[in-house]
Amino acid sequence: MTESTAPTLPTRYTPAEFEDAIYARWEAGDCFAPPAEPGNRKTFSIMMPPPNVTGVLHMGHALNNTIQDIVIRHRRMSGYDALWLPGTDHAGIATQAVVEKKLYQEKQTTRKELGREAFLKEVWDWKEHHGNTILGQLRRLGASCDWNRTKFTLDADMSHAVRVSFVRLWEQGHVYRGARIVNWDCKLQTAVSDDEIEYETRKGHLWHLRYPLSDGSGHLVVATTRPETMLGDTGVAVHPDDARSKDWVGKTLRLPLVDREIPIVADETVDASFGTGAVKLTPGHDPADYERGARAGLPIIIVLNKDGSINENGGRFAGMSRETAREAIVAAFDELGLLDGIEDYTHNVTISDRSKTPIEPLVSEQWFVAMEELAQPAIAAAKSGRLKFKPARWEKVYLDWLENVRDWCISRQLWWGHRIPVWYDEDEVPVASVDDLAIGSAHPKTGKPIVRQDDDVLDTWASSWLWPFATLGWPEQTADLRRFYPTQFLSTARDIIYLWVARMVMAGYAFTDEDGPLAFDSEDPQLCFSTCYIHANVLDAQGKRMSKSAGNGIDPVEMIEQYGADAVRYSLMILTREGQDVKLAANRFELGQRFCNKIWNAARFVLGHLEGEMAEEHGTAVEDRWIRARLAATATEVGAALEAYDFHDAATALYRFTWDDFCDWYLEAAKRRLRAAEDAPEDAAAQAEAARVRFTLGEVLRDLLKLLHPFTPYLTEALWGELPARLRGEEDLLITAAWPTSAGAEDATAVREFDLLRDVVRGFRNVRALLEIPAGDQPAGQLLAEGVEAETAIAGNQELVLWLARLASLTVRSDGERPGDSGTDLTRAGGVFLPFAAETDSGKLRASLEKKLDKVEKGVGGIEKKLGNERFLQNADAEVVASERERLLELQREAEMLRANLASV
RNA sequence: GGGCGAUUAGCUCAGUUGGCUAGAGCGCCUCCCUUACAAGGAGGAUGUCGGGGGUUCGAGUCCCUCAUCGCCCACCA
Repeated sequence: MTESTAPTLPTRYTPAEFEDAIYARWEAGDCFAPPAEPGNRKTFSIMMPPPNVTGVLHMGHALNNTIQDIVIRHRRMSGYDALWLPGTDHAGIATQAVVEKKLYQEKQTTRKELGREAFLKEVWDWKEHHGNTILGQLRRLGASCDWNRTKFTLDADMSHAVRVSFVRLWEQGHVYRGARIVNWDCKLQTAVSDDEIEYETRKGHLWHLRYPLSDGSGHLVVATTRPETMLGDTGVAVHPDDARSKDWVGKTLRLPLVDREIPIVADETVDASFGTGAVKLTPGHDPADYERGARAGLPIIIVLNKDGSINENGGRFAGMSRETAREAIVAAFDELGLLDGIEDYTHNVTISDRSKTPIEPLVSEQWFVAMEELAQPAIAAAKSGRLKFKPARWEKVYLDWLENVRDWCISRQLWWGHRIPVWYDEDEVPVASVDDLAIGSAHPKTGKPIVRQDDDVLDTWASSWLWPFATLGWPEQTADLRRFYPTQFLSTARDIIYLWVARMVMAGYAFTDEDGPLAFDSEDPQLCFSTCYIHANVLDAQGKRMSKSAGNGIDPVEMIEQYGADAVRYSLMILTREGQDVKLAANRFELGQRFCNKIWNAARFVLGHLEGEMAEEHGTAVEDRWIRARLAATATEVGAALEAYDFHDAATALYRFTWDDFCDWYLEAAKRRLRAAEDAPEDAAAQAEAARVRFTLGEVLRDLLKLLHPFTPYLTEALWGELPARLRGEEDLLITAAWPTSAGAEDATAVREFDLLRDVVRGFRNVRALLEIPAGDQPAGQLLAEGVEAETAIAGNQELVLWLARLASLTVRSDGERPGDSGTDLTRAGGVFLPFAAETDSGKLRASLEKKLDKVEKGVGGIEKKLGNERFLQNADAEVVASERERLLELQREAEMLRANLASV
């Protein structure tokens, strides 16, 4: 029989040729869904963090979804009813902005011109046509989520859940409406929450303004970075301990330009050493002043319109933009001689996350959720260990936010989103309702006719926080909810720990942990998810965040096209260790590509040999026993790492086994007996041995494909399809095959023995390279074996060592005689020798030996010093001392041998 | 102002509870297109583990401190 490889497989790993077809097979086989009928099996569920419906896949998504896919594939193979539920988020502001922009560009119209209903139709239209780009991209990545259960946060059932949750909070008194100072986005013309703003350090000015005392006895100077807000000033504050406060507090000032009488008050929060020590108070437009004004009982005057321009309270400045007004007001103060000075000042400007324009704090009527009480169970969940973070340090971040949580402004002045389920009667008395209240119907409490529904919509996160259970049918008591909730694993980005993670846990306890229709096991009060995995940030090669505007992003889809989805997935996993940020350049995916190619070709080799006769028993040679032991150890290691969510460790173990053990040593070793059988077709013993080798090759490959599958699903599934049916058994598709259980294959003896052989082979290769023995030459190698184990190991496997070292002959001796005129190296099994040829230059060999000797002597010195130290002998563990003594003897022996070797070269 | 992370080979990173001569991939040097794979094989070189101090018989690992880089929170007008 001639060697041949499976004819269908190309020499190179060419993912584009099979990935789409493999994915289609999985979908056709309905492989992603858990069994329809719940059995007795354990469940494992993951809710995919829903990407924005406007989103396109970026590296963060690729990383996060690879993680989830690996976990779910591993659990699916391990016998769980595994559910990974996908979906998208309606992303109120982002989506509305996209469509508004499009409307303006294509039809030169605005949402206001269209009206609410027509505009929403446009958004839904856009969503249907462009909204699911990212889900398609996740398929390319290989995501094995249950697409039949795909959810959208504005689906009818999700909307119902949102209403029920709102009404419940309303009834419990956790939701309230009130005039509070909020972060106002003048561009988008909506309030945004504290978690949707950021600060940007900008160079600006600190203007010093003089406010004359009403009694004409002079003036007081205040400093401000926003002079235009003076139009809304209703007081000035100084610190009560400030020496000047005695003279000032109680007096009034004449506010210039608007000619208003405002009091001077004392407030503890004023920093007497900053600026002039006096701070103007604008309770309508500054969060700190809002608090101070409330303490002093000052009125609130709002001077800005929703678009940021000055309103009618601004007198002659009314109608100006905030920028224009600022200049005009400074000029006016200057004209009046009331401008005390201008200094350059670098300060933080509050910016809206969404529009990237400066936030104007302003007082307005909004809906809020009172958070403190709701936060308590979420705090307890983490503190009690029911909710674990990985890496654990993120728990602190989570707790810090919850323990200092502020009320959540949940109303948004948008149209795209869940409209607030509150109706008003003619006296503006509100009522929340799960079902629509018809205009004209009676208000349930007052009996007066309902006149309108609240115009605002809810913050997007007010639907996202229900995600783990609303996606399963909550508030209905569905079979899915009972079966798959709470979930086990959540993987997400660190920047939404507050926005999303903490709120989900709060919602979990607020809505699903009660004496409702759901019967939870009281001994298992863990809700939402038991592990929150915070994945790494993917940075560019310079360590900067990837961003659209900077143009430094790497497109995962392009990478998938170039390197293959498996290569992208595997690279991401081995590159990131436990949430440690990763600096990524496109060529880093070569690592995964090489690995995939290696798997591909190793499989081609094995498959090519499986065509011969296969025994039903394993080979019994040391390498057969060794590789099976290594496979068992690897399976254990990979399984444990995956259960601990240590993806990098699992990927590394797979790399080591696949490349170093299986390819570099086992396959090379196996060739010896396969070739022997080819060379002697009539030799029954050789044929039988080859048949056993094939069996081992096949079984090891089969299990290796299983272990690799979560990481490189396409490639392994494609190769699985090439395996002979007898190896696959009933398992037609790898995705639903059983995770290998390889207990019992451990074999410490084989591992020890093969390690000795491997060391001897390396010794020969080393000497050979140092002596620069030409490739064709096959000198007679000799080994001076040391120790019984080495002698038997080598004696029984001379042929194998020869094969691997590509030598002509090898003799094992133990009589202590050194062969003369030989190049030598020291191995753990003893000394290896290769005879000098006539023109041998032993210079390199000598240098190498000297270096080794130097290193060993250093080691000897170190240990001698240690063992000479009485305190070491007293304090160190007996085991450590014993092993040091052993080590010393070993090193001394090595040194001796090396010296002898040196003397003879 | 508070918190967190990072600093180990030329580059990117591992290094579990303190304990063999600190590892990997890429790059580099030598040899090899050996019939699975040149996206490969064999061999090799490369480290004052950011600085300083401390604890310890013993520190890359624990403590203190400093430096540099990055992130998060708070936000004084």
